[in-house]
This record gives sequence, C-alpha cells and structure tokens, in this order.
Amino acid sequence: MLDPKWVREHPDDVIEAGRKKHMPCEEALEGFLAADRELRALLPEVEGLRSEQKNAAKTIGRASAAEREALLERQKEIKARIQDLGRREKELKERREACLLRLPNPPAQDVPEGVDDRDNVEIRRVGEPRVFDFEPKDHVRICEDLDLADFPRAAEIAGTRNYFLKGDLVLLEEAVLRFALDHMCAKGFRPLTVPLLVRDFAMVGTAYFPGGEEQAYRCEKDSLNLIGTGEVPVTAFHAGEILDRGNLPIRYVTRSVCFRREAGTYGKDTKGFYRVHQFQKVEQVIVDIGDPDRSLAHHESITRNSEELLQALELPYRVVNVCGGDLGQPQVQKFDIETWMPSREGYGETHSASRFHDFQARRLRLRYRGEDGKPRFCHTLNNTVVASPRILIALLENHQQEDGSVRVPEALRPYFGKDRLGLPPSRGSASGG
RNA sequence: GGAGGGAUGGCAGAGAGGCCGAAUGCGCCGGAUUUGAAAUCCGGUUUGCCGCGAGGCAACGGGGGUUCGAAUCCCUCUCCCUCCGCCA
Repeated sequence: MLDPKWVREHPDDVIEAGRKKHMPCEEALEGFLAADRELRALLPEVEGLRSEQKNAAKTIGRASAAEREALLERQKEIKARIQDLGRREKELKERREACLLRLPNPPAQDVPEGVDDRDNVEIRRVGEPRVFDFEPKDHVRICEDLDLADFPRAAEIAGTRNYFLKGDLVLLEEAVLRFALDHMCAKGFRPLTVPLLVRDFAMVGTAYFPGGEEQAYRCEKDSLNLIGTGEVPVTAFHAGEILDRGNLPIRYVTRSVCFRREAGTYGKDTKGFYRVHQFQKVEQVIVDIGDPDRSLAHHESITRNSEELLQALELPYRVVNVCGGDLGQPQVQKFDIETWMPSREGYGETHSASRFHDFQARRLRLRYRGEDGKPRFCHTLNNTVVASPRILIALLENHQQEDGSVRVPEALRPYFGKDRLGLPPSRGSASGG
C-alpha cells in the first residue's frame, strides 16, 4: 500500500508507476482521489457535529429535568444528521482503501523498461553451462530410468502438475533443503516454521490479495488460504507490532510447503517438476528500518546468499534485473536468479529476490520506533534460498553421468550420505547384480 | 463438537451508562538529591486521522445495534482460559 498523503500529492508518479509496470491504474487512482477529496470535505462537518454531541451529552448529565427536555430535542436532530454523514463517511473510507490497495508500488529507477520476462536484463552470469559429450536426458527421463519419481500415478490421484518423489530423490530433496536451511542459519537468520493455512489479512498484507485470489487454494469453510510461499506467514509474523529499533534488522529463514493453483498456465511447462501445484521452499525474509539505502544493501546480500548456495551446488546460473512489466504490484525491484537447465537449453527461474520498501509493512501495520520516538513503517525483503522440486531439475540434469547415474555435489554429500544417485539394486545393473 | 468464563495503554490491573483516552502499580524517558550507583522525590510516557495553526475527531479485541450519551447494555465474529467429548 502506498502512503495516501504521497498519492494525493504525486498522482503523476502513480500513473508513471502503472505505465512502467504495465499495470494500468488510472481508474483506481481516480477512485482514490475522488473519495479522498469528498471525505476530507466531509470531515469538518461530521467532526464538528460529533463535538457538539459530545459536549451536549456531558451537559445533559448534569442538567435539571426542565432543561433536559430542550436539549434532548436538539440532540435528536444532531443524531440523525451524524448518522447520515457517518454512513457516507464509512462508505468513502472503504472505497478509498479499496482503491489504494490496487495502486502499484513505483519501481526503482534502474528497473528496466519492458513488458515481460524476455525484457529482463542480465546482470551477471556465473559458471559455464556444461558441454555434454553424450546425449543428456531431461529430468523426467532420468527419474524414469532411475525410478526416482512417479508422474502418472500423481496425476491419477491428485491431478496434473503433481508428483511423487521416490527413493534417493526424496533423500536428495531433504538434503538440499536442510543444506539451504543450515546455510542461512550460519548467516544469522533465525529459523521459523509457519502455518500453511492463513487468514485473508496475511494475504492482503503481503499484497497477494486483492488480485492474486486465482492463484491461491482457498478453504472456504474456514476462510483460510493455503500459502504460496513462506513469505506470507513470516512477513505477517510481526503484523501490528511496533518493533524495537535495536532489534532490527530481523532476519528469518523458513522452510515450508507451498501451494499454487497455476491457473491460466494450462499447456505451459506441463512436463516434470518445473511448474507444480505443491512444492517445498526455503525462504529468507528481512524486516528492517525504513531506509532505502539499507534496503538496497539487504537486497544485494539476500541475492548473494542464494548465489552462494547455487555455487556450492555447482550449478551455473545468471542474475537478471526484472523489467517493469514482469514486476508485481508490490515490488520496488526484483532480481531473479535463473539456473541452467540443459533440457530447456536455457536458464530457468529458481529464485526471486524482492524488495518492497514499506509497501507490505503499511498493509501489515508493521512498524518500529524511530529515533524521535515516533512509529515508522518498516521495510521488508525476501528471497528464495532454494525451491524443490524445481532445483532438482538442475541437479539431476546438470550432474547426470554418461552411465545414467547422477553425481551429488560435494556440499550435499554430508547430508545425502552418498556421492551419486544410481539405479536401485533390485532393478539396476549399474550396481551389479 | 458441547458447557461456562474472559479480552482495557509496553506489562499488570481498576472502571459496570454521562464527571473516562481512561485510576493505581510496574516498566521506560527526563530532572533533583548523590563522589558514583541504589533508594527516594518531581515531571513526562497510546495510536491513527483532519487542520497552516489554535484545536478537533476516532479508538477500551473486530463488526453491528440500543441510547441524547457506551469501555460499561444487546447481537455477532475472532482470540484466550476452564471443564466434557473426540483425536495425530
């Protein structure tokens, strides 16, 4: 949410934000300004009447029976008038708020112009995509050959975009998730487990609602939503609080299951692990004081944190500066990390590092006390540390061997216990039989 | 799932239709006293909105209602506690 005072004074900047993000917002802006204007014209009158009512109410308490009659007469008039104006006031406040929730956060200066992910600008590229001296398989084939996953049965039981992991791949997933969690804990991030079902306010507060309802699974009976990312409960964790400045920045890392309906993506990435309804994610979240420079520094550090992880996993990747049109409503800027996936003959998005300034914090009423003692809104940021099974695509495909096995990178071996994934003994010849 | 009790400022806790944005204690901030500290004393200490300002309005878990007037009465939702039932 934007600062209503700022919007009032900078309507052109809001329009510009909508233009750059390819997110038209003229209507919402007009709605906001109109409601705001009328509301502020209305306030002096209602408040004046309330003031009169309040004072008279005090007088009546002490008045004699005779005086009381006359006063009551006038009071009834005021009451009716206040009820009328009060209804209008409430209506306007609701409309103003609803419009305000839809206005986009202005992107940073150095967010590139563009309409979609094709216009994202590469910032750096790390690691060389491997040149295979044999015909590499895609991860679906690798899973079939090594009996590491089951897609048909998953589709039967849960619908498309679902999967079973089997055997060593289950353990590899556990290994990479735990490795990611440890990696972040070592940097001072505090681990948190979270509720996977959350109330609407958490979805609204993190700016997934309104607008993203179609992407979320909803449990209507209980008015709860399955989270699409651990960011939601973690960022909402301190909602409504005024944090002690001395405790900031707060750094959290969470591992959670995430759910996405993937509505409107039919026919896109239908095979394998790339786009699924349910996955696991280790996520880093930072809450700090409202200082754009510090936010920017955090943004860079949370991006590096994830890059370090990919380097430890020996995976080639690149970092892109996400363009305006590919940015969501709440972000000031987003750096995506894309990991090399041989079957795609390209880089696929595995991480998304966002900074929001106070956009989420305002919605969540997440504040801290400034040096002058006044409450101020925090800044929030987050980034993926690792998301599975998407990361498994990169691990399986990049580290596959000519003999059909898959090498496990050094960093994961203490967690996985072996140096490669091979055929299960009952089926394979690789382990000799 | 059933029955009952509760939700008040950073915390504890009074208030039970008007004199209550709210006693008191603790905590915190400032000052006095002190060589320094403790103790003691004095003062301050919720948030949001409107307004250039003076000032005004709103908020006692959320929403709705009764009333000239609601922290206080009624309805409803949420949360917490106790008891019963069920259960990983």
